[in-house]
Amino acid sequence: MVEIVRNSETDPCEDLLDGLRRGRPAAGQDPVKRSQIIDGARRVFIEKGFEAASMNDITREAGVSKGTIYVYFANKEELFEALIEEERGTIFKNMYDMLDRADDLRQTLVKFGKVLSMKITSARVIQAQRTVIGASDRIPDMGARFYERGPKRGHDKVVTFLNAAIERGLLEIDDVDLAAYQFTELCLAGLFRQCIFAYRTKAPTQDEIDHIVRSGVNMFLKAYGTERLAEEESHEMIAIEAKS
Amino acid sequence: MVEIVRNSETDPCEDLLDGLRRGRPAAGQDPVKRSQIIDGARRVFIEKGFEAASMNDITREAGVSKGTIYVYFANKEELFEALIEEERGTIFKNMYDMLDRADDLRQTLVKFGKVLSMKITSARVIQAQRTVIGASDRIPDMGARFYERGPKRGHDKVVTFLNAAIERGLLEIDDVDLAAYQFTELCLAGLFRQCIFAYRTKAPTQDEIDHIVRSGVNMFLKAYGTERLAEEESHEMIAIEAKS
Amino acid sequence: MVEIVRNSETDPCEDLLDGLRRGRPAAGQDPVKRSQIIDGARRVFIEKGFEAASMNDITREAGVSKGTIYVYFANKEELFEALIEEERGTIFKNMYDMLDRADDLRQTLVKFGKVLSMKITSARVIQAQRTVIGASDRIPDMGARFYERGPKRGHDKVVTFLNAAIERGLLEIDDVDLAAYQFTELCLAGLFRQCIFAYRTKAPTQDEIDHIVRSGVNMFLKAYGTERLAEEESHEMIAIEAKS
Amino acid sequence: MVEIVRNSETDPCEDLLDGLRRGRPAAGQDPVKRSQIIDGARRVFIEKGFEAASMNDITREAGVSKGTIYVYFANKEELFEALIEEERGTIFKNMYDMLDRADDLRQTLVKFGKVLSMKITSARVIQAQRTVIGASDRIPDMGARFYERGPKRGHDKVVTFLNAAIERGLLEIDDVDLAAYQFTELCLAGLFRQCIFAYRTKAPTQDEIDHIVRSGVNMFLKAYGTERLAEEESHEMIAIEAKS
DNA sequence: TATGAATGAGAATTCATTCAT
DNA sequence: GATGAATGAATTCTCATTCAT
Repeated sequence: MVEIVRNSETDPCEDLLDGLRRGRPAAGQDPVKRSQIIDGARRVFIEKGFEAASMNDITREAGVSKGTIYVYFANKEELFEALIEEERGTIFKNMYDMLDRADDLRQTLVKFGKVLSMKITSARVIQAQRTVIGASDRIPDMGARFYERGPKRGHDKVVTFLNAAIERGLLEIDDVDLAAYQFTELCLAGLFRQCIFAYRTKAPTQDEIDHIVRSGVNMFLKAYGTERLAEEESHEMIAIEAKS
Repeated sequence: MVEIVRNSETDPCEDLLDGLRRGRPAAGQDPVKRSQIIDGARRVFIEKGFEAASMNDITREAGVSKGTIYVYFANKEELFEALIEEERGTIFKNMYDMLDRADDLRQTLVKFGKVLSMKITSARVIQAQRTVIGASDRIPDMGARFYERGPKRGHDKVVTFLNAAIERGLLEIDDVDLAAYQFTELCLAGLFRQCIFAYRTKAPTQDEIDHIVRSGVNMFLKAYGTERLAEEESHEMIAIEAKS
Repeated sequence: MVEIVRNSETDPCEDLLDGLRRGRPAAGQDPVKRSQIIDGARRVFIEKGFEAASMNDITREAGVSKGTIYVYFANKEELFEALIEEERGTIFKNMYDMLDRADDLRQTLVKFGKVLSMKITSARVIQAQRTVIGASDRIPDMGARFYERGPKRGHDKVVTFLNAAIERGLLEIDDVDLAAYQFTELCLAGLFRQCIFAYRTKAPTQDEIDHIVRSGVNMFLKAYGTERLAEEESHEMIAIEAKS
Repeated sequence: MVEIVRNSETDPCEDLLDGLRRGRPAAGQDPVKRSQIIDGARRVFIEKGFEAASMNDITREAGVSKGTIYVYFANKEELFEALIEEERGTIFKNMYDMLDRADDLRQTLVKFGKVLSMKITSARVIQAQRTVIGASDRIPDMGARFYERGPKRGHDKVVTFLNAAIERGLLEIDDVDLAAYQFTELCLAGLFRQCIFAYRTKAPTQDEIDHIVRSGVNMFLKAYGTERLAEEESHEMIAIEAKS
């Protein structure tokens, strides 16, 4: 609005103004500020849920002004969606790495099952899932998008993994897709619904998870394991025994 | 309280007394009106979730005045809780009847599994569960109460059923509690989370459920079934073949 | 609506109906019920003030139905006015009797002053006055009417009394009207405002009132008493001394 | 706090810094807006009383939005209390200044009595007192607080003043506290209750007050004045006569 | 005539969003 | 570009009054 022509050499305000101007990203483009907002939003949304979280709370928590938030996110819903997107990324990041190594089948399943079960039932992730579920009435497709890009992708990786094991002759599975679901469910047996309904107020212990996953993997392999698997496992047993 | 036996044909006081007795139900006591309110509330809460549902919406949907709602329910939360309580009753009513009949084990498991899976994943029940989960931030213990009086009780019945089968020598189970969870999860394999996150927008088909439950029961029996079970099943097979 | 033809000789409902019908006053005419309503209203209005008192409270307290109240009183305000009218009657009833007896002047003033002071500062009367004052924004003229028919009438009686004393040569007063006010104020010195603003939460004690009234009467007689009064008083002193 | 002396003619940073320094006052900190709200509130509360005044009315009258009011005052009660506090300050400000000058006693009492009587019975102050009294049912201690910080403090100043006069040998008073109340009441004789009950709809005239106060002071001095006072007053009379 | 369930306008308060600074 | 004070629509809940029974 006001065009100020100044001689930058002599202007005593130079430094100050420069600092403000230099390298300032375009509106809504500064990734640091964006993170700052999302971090504040996370704390508030996760604690209070979508509706009960107020933009003022987020403002305070994020340490930015309300106006700024509205530069980065069109409204509360968009902010929430962005947060969930990020959260999803964090949750499922690395969760399936284990499946890439072609290790001993049983052990891989157990290890992966534990990671999966622990992540999905961790306080933070449960809270996030609850918030997504609660908000999906308001923001249609939000839950679907979350599932598709999170659990669904994971599921696909499990399918791939199982197919590889089938290829190796270790498993014999009629409906691989279903088997993948079965495996996941067995690893979470009793836990997911208890956590999501807040019947359990604390995440399951390591021991609980160990017990559940081990039992689930047994069941799974009893159902789908081949002769070959049995042999391999006995070899390994021997190997392990030999080691000890 | 007072049982009055009257010959309604001849009693000229009939109308007067009748008026006093039947009359209008006491404030907040008319079950018809109560139902009317709850029905309206159900439609609104289920559609919008707890927070987004406004008492005005419910007023409109229920066709009663705002004041009347507040005669029947102290506030929005109590109305919601009453609705959820009712819903829970409806959902889990009769769901476990199948387990009371000591029928052929595999068939019972299959039948029960189908009912369970169908109920839990029906559009209405999923919506209700979503609403409960979403409201738990606001109304602590609401989710826990729902789980405890619903799924938890059902789980206990499954445990009892499995114990009976163990008694009969049909199953051999190390951790019955876990096994009960496993069974339930297998019947819902892949379905529950897909539904609750609205990834699936429609309830699974009968065929899908059949396939999943059958596969789950197979897995379960492969893991926990005894020799004796196998024998019994083959007898039954023969019986069934004889029939056809 | 329904015309019921009955043979009153043989009708077993006769007594019951008769009891209901016999001597029933016209709508809104039964003085007993009216009292019952006003009594309930008094308790509620005095305790909560005009606005905070709800018709439901009054209904409960009075033990009559809401409809009935509206038969006797057109609305909340009218009920309140009727109550105040009655209350006023009770408060000022007999308060000025003392002034009718032509007794010893000083003693009469002291006795009357005590009664006046005690009544006006009693918890109930203060509460009533507060309620009237608070409601006068809502109901114009209500306070004026209360004052006119209560304190004002009392004031007139004091004026009459003082005039009689002047006649008897006991007082010499320039402005009798003002003197009457002065007397009243002196008897309440410091009390009225303290009570009405709830700075004092309890009514003054008998001793306090004695002290204040005695001091006020002294002041009053020093200002307006004649030689003749002094003589009469000394006579009386002698009489009293003789008695003892 | 920090006094910055700058030559605004030449400083190119002027606009920027100015904007930062003056800027907009912090939320709920702008005294102008606060006054605006209180002024609107005063009009509404005084006219309608606490309960009958709606926040919407105040919003309209003050010309600010509802939200803004709630930034400055937590709720209706706090707004009302702030208003009363301010009003109290205004009312009693300077009222007792007269007592600080050690002037001729009778004249000082008359002058002070007039100011007191005029203030307390002015339309605005009566309205304020009525509002406080009416609200005390809702906000306990509000009336007490008003009395304590207003009339009570004034009373204390009168006591101090009387004690000084006693010291000077001009008055002889048994119970100074009571005497102070008596003096105040005499100055308001007949007025306060008439005004507070709205029996009088207009404030008393100057002449009325003159008459009442003069009479009251006479009475007071007849009761408590010493020989010495009489002498001084006659001296003064002479002085005054000499002047004329 | 008496009843009290039902009504619905209106209360206080909150909070996502805007826009002047 | 950033700020945060101001906005006012929308929320939950109350209660004087009505009117079918």
